[in-house]
Amino acid sequence: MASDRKRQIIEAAAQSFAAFGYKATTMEQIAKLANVGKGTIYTFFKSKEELLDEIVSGLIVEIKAEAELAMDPSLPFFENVHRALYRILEFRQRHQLTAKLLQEVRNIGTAAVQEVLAKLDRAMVEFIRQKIDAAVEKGEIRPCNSEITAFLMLKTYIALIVDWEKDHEPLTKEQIAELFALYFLQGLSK
Amino acid sequence: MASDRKRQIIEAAAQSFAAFGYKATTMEQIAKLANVGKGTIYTFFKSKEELLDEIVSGLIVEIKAEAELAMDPSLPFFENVHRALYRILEFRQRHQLTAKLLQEVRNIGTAAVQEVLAKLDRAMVEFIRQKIDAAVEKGEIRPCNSEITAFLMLKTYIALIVDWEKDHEPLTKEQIAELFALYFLQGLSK
DNA sequence: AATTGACCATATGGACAATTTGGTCATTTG
DNA sequence: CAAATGACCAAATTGTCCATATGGTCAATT
Repeated sequence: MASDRKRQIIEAAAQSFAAFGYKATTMEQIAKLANVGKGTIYTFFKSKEELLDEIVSGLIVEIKAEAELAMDPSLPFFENVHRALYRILEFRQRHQLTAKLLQEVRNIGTAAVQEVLAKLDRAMVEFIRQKIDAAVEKGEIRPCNSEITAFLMLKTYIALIVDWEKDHEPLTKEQIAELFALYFLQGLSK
Repeated sequence: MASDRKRQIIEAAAQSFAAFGYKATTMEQIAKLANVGKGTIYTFFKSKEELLDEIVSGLIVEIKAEAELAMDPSLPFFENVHRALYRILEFRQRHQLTAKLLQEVRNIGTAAVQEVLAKLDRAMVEFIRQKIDAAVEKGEIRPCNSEITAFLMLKTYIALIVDWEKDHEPLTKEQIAELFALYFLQGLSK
């Protein structure tokens, strides 16, 4: 089946990207791992970049699903956004593929990887933005520029989880939730 | 006079670092520009790194002074912090030396420059932290972890001024002040 | 005592060859 | 005949010298 071969290729590529990074993975490696000829890859993907892009698109869906799962409709908006953001950042750092891609950008700054991670971040901002819009609609929070707010929320979580650890002891999940509430909640809630 | 020679060297080095970057500047260049022998530099500075470090230390003093100047004791705390942070970020981006060093870190990631810019950021956080502590003392704002708060404020300004422009139209100074007030002020004020 | 530039070990960069790699396509295969 | 393939190619990357440049030292000089 054709779509089965495509899945094999995506699986093999994702596995190799996660283990060796994007640049260090060759199309021949992927072909071998997927048990297909190298040419076959190019019947499904225009280029190596497009293959990476499709993998990351799948990752975005996966992360959104994880974030959605972390939320609970019966809880207040801010608790849910906290859970979603924390889960997203957790995924970003712990998942082999994203962790490797982040490392690759830091260490060698591969352009294609930079692009794809920027896309991932934009998707996360958009995800949060929709939650904010819904909450505004429901009157749970004060109206605001939802895109800037979502953008700042993600930046804040990256700062608290990734950047803060460079010079200090890591903050616990609870501390982060408190800080998030202190700044954003009390700044937004009616 | 000895301190005069030292000043000459610092001046020459700062000028050359700003024009060509840290890595692309040679000690011989600096010596020529300062009208001293290369050996003389090493009677004042242990190494090229230490020379850079001392220049940046001076820069920190200069930026703090600028930030202080931007503030006005008769204005409310948050307006002053906004002015200080905005001025700091403005300096960081417009001043030749800092701009060149930031570019160098982005493009080639020179380790010594990375260190020195991290030190600059830490100094700015510390500067803001003291302002926050003073405001807490005076009862102008609610007590909080001043270091984390200062850290997040700086990160927020960098996000709004530097990162936001990568994908969007720049925000005006007034818009940034409003956003800052929306999140931080209303989250902190009694 | 302060200053200096010749000097040294090492790092850097350029030139060139060898190898690797992303991508193509004529051929094969089921 | 449509899908799959791997030999093949141009371009990029890597490896290897070697010449040069550079950070730092120190004996000679001022």
